[in-house]
Amino acid sequence: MALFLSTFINRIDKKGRVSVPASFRASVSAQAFNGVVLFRSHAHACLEGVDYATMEELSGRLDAYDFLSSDQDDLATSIFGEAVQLTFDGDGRIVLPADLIAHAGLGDQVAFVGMGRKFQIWNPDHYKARRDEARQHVFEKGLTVPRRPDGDKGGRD
Amino acid sequence: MALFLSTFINRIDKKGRVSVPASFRASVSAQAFNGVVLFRSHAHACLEGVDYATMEELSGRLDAYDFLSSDQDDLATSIFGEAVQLTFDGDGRIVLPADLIAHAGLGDQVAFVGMGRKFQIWNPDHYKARRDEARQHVFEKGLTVPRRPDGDKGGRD
DNA sequence: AAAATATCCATGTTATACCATATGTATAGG
DNA sequence: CCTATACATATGGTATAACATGGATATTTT
Repeated sequence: MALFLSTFINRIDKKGRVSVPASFRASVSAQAFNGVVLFRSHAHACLEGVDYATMEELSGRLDAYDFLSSDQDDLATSIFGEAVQLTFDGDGRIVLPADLIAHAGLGDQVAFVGMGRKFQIWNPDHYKARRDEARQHVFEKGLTVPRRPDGDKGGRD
Repeated sequence: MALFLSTFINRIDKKGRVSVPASFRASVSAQAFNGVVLFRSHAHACLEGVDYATMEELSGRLDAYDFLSSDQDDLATSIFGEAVQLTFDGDGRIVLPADLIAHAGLGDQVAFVGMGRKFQIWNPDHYKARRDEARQHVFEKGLTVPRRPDGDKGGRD
C-alpha cells in the first residue's frame, strides 16, 4: 500500500500529540525514515503531509534548476525551509509543532485526509466546507483525471 | 537521511560558536569530513552551507564550462576561493569566522534554514522577510517543481 | 608571552522513548 | 442472532536521554 486514502478523525492532546491513522503509517512503512514530513499549505488553512521519499524526489527534481539560481532559491526556501520531519513514537504518534497547529486552526480534533501521494491535516469543521467546495468545483468545471503523461511507464504497483 | 529540512534558531556566543542543529549534523554524518562547508551567498545577506561531497559535485558541474574560460574562473573563485571548512567540536558546534558573521549581519541568534541539498544561515529577523519574499515569487511567477529530469528513473519506493 | 584555537565538562531545558489504560471492531462461540 | 472475547488501534501519563548552551582548561600559533 503506497497511497493515502480516506479520511480519519483523531484526537490531539495538550502536548500536540496525535495518532497517525494506521493505514497512513502502513503507507510509509517501507521508508528508511520512520515518520512523515509536514508543511503548511499555501492554498488552504491546512497542513500537507508526505513521506520522506517524496521530499528526496522533490530535491532531485530541483536539480533541474541551476545551482544558486534565484528560482531554485525561492522554491527551496518555500518547500524545504518550512517543512518539518516528525518521527512516530512507539505507538505511531507524532507531535505537531505549535506554529503548525496555529496555521491550520486545529482544536482538539484533527482530520487526516488521504490524497493519494500526499495527505492533508484539517480542522474537521473547516474540512467539511472544503470538501463540498472541491466537489462543487469538479462538478462545475467538469474536471477529469488526465490521461497518462508520455514518459510515464504507468506502474500499477 | 541526507536532506536539510526545516528551520532552527540557535544562539551564537561571543566567540562565534554556534550549535549546528542535530538533524543537520545527521545529514552530513555519512561524510568523511566531520563538519560543513560555508561560503557567502551572492544573492542575499546570508551564508550558504553544504557538505563536502556537494562541493565535489559542484566541481564536477563546473566542468561544463571550458577549462580556462573566464566564466569558470569567476565561479570557481567566488565559490571555492571563498569557501571555508568548519569542523564540528565534540558537541556539534562550529566557529563562524568574523567576516562571515559580518556578511550575514548576525547578532546573538542565527537561523539555520534547510534547503534540501544545502542550507542557509540567516539573521532570524532578516530571514522572515526573505521567506515571505520567496513565497511571493513562487506565487507570482507560478514557479513549480519541474517534472522528472530526463535521466531520472524516478523510483518511488 | 599573548592570542587564537581546540577540547573538555557541567547544567537546564526539551523532546521522545517507554509503559499503562481505554475504546472500538472483528471474530468466534453459545 | 446475540453475546463474549480477543485483537488492534487510539489515548493519557511518566521517566529517560538527547540537545543546546555556558563556562573552564589545554594546546597551538604568531
